[in-house]
Amino acid sequence: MTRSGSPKKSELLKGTLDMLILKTLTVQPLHGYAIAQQIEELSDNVFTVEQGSLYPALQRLQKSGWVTSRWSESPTGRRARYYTITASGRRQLGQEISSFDRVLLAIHRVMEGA
Amino acid sequence: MTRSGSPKKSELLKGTLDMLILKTLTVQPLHGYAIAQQIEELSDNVFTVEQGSLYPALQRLQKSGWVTSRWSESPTGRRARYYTITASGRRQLGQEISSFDRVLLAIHRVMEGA
DNA sequence: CCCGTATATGTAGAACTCCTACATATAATA
DNA sequence: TATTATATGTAGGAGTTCTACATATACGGG
Repeated sequence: MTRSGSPKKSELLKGTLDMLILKTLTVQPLHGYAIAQQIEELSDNVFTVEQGSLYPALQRLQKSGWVTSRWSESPTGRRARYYTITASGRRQLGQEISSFDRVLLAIHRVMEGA
Repeated sequence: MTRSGSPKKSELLKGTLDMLILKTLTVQPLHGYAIAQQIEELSDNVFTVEQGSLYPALQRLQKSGWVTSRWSESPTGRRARYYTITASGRRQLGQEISSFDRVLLAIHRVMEGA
């Protein structure tokens, strides 16, 4: 995850990071660093999830009760905080997806001059 | 455009307002109030373009050289500032659309777990 | 063995966009 | 006459993201 010299990636669409994190956690519990990797890889490296965005986001999600966390050990043997999505988090994810789709459709209509 | 009593509309996707305004202006020059109406109507009232978002955005766009403005008279006979998109603004719009599409595709890939 | 890179978490502060709320003014309508 | 719609604008706060920094360990190459 060294930043230096890597080509400039596009910014996250503001407001979508929480949705991407929650979605990533629906598959399995993951620690923060792995979540970031997942999102970067799945997005084909369009996104970079910066630490300064990631950890505050995870704190936000936990504070809202959408994820829980526990210290554990990563596959590489280092300490890592694993996050698990809650039932409430899954509901929230569903709502965020609906809202996102709705907004996307609206943007599309404006952009098509429909 | 009275806010009181109207049903809650969803927020704009942060960062997309400039694109929507520029797109609206590709058809014809419009004054701010009309731009807001256009976006609201075209979006099927999904969006509300607040004055506190609209006018700073227009100032931003003008400062960047993507629109120009002149005082004129609206169809209702009131003074209004008409905005015209510039060649530079059209190029910017093209770039914003490309970037938006790229980000959207990336989000889609993450959400599909592709 | 040492050094750089990857792994891993976190904070501080600035930038940016958006929202709420306010202020002002005129034309049209009830 | 009073309210609503039209029309522009500012001030201040909220929220998310980014840059930059701080810390620490594991691993691989030289």
